[in-house]
Amino acid sequence: MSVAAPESSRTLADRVFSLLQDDIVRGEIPPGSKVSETELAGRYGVSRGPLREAIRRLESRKLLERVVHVGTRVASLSFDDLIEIYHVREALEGMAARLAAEQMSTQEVAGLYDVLAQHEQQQDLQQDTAYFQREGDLDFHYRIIQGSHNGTLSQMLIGELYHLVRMYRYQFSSVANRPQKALNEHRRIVEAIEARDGEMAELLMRRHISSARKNIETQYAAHKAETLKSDN
Amino acid sequence: MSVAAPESSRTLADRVFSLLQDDIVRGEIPPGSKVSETELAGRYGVSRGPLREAIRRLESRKLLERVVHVGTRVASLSFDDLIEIYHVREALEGMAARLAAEQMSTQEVAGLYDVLAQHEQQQDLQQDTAYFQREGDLDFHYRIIQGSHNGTLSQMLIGELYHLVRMYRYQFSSVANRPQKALNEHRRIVEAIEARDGEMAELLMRRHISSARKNIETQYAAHKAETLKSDN
DNA sequence: GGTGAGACGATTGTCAACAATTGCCCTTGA
DNA sequence: TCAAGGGCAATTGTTGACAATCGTCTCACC
Repeated sequence: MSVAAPESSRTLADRVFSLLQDDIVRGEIPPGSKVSETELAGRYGVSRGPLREAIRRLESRKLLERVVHVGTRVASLSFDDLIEIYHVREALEGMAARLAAEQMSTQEVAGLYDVLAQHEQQQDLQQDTAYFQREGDLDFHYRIIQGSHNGTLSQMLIGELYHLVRMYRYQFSSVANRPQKALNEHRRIVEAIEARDGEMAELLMRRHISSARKNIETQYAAHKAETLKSDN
Repeated sequence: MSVAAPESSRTLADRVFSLLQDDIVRGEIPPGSKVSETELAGRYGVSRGPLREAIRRLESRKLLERVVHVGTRVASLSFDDLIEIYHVREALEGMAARLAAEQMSTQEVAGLYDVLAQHEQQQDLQQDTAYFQREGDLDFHYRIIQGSHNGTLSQMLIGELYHLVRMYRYQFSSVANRPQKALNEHRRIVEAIEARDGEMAELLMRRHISSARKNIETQYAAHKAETLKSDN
């Protein structure tokens, strides 16, 4: 899924930006924890200059929160934040699915079917379920977004929201407990796109993301109840 | 519309960020022009450190484009870019209007009517039409977006897209040539919000933005035809 | 014993010098 | 005359040192 640029032809600040973003998203640096510029500079073997530039960029991606003269800390997504993000995704990815149905090339549609086939195999094999389901799901959405051929839309979803979603997934190590259902929904979305039925694709995509959101809400409610019980 | 933080309690890089963003949006620094770090540093009276941080942040807002070891230049919005943005706005602000109808407080709705009244007066007086219509229109949309009470949504629209829209408006000095129609559309949107009719508010907002987009497309086509004629 | 003021340490913000890469211009050769 | 190659200037990338601000700890005073 990652389309990494050649390691050499980038600047130090760019590389630190990628590394740091990855460490944050993967929970290597825990959410809410304070990060010291000097410490990070040492960690990545650069001086504070490039590191600060990386921080500023991650700050505008909402992965870091900064307080002047106090310090920077890793963003800690609240449950409400995540629900907000899913609502926005519903609107934006619904639009993306509609555009994809109208704009995708035949090759791109074929690519969607390839992804689908891959996921079906994994489903059968049941191996590394958690990880591949997570990244595989993102890959599916990623392709449809790209298929919208709307750069602004792609930028917002892929460049901004997805890192936050991935971070949350690692943070709560939330395994999608409805893989078979999700796969079926994916299949129907692809069929609508292939039929060039934009309205249907949008509707199905909105429902798909809405279901995912409700699943999270249910899991959260259950988790919260569990925590309360063990506290008493 | 701007909610400026106190000038003192911010860092140099923050101030340069605001100043530079304003200069870019207002066309003070022409789109497409190359900007030199040294020159800008002199212009704002800071060293290159804070300036570079400001540049990185404006870069992730798509207001600046950077090529490694070559330089940074002001983003130059193409017509297609703008249309893309309007399509995204249609989806996002439609959602914002729906949420606003569901979530806005009575005071906030009253505030909307105040804005409406102001615009009606300006309409009568016909003074400073161009400027106030531009910023006034943004103010109207701004309030509805805030009324959605969805921070992620507000961030995307106000924090990112609106600067690009404003930049385009200055760049093409495009005066909305349908002020009376737009005002009527605004009024009906507010009425739907007051009636707590989310679906209607979303529909009207989508139409409103869609109309604005079509207006731009028409203007552009006319302008293009004119240019072609004078070229021959 | 508790509260407030002041000093200390640590961290961030800023700066100016140094290194590296790019694009341009001039020279050289066919 | 034109094209190719190398050197030079200008600009960006990087670094380490210096300045400013904040939080905390301690000590004195109530």
